[in-house]
Amino acid sequence: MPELPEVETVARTLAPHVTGWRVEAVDVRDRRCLHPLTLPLETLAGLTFADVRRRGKLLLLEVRRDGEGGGGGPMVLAVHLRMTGALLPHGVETSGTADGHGLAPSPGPHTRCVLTLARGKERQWLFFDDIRTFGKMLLATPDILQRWDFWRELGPEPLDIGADELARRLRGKRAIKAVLLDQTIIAGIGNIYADESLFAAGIAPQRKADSLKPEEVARLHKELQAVLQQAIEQCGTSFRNYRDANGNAGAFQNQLLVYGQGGKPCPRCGRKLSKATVAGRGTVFCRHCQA
DNA sequence: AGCGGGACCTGTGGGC
DNA sequence: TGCCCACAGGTCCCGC
Repeated sequence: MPELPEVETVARTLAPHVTGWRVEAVDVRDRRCLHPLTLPLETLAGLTFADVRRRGKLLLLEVRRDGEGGGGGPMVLAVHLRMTGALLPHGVETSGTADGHGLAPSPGPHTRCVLTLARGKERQWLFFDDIRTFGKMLLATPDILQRWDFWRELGPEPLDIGADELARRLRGKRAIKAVLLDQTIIAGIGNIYADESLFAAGIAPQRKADSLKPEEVARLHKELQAVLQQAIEQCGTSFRNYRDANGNAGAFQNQLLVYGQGGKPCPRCGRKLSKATVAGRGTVFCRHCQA
């Protein structure tokens, strides 16, 4: 379930694998992985990856034309991993086989798209694997991005905003957890880091956002940034099948205080952690420590 | 306006 | 042991 720290980790680990590599072939094996607004992925052929960035939970693979300009502005391959998506580089061939192209690795049952990448005589393959098929790829110009509601309305990065701006944005009658999960309020928070930051801040997830006192919002701001920062340092949370671009699991699951811990003792007071549905999501919290 | 619920998916795990 | 069903959750969409 890649959220901000996991997507950040993927961006950091994927960038050195693909930057400077040209797309030689595109094989969309399951069209369900394509976003409705996408340009044909085949458009990527002949283009070169320039960088990999992250915005919220979105992975942004920036693409440039080889050689001189000649029209066409920049493009980006935006990838939303949703629940189970993964971008995995495979099999760099440096020495080359008889045909000098190397052998493409076999796609798995959940491989939705394969990009063949070339750099000089080297070849590698970038797999988009996704068990649940919720993930989406969108090849877009800046114009297309602006036509995408999700992109246009995406809130600010939680690590970039100050306590005052967060306070301004956390308004409304909704439960604070629903507000944290709303990508138009702030970008990148999912179920794990919503529960963890609310526990760390001592705020009950079902509290109305409007009911938070200024000092509570300040605490939430501090703890949200701390939790995200720690999770990034631990390369994210691998609760089920999340892996970074090197195939490595994260380590933050060992530091989760409440997520997935329903029924176990609260790490602060020892009472049993409660489970409930808030904002339509499984939610774990401590009735005693979170007011 | 905001919430609940369903849809999209498939692997996992708990209960019987 | 084996089967069935609930559950996991990010986002969109519909209805109340």
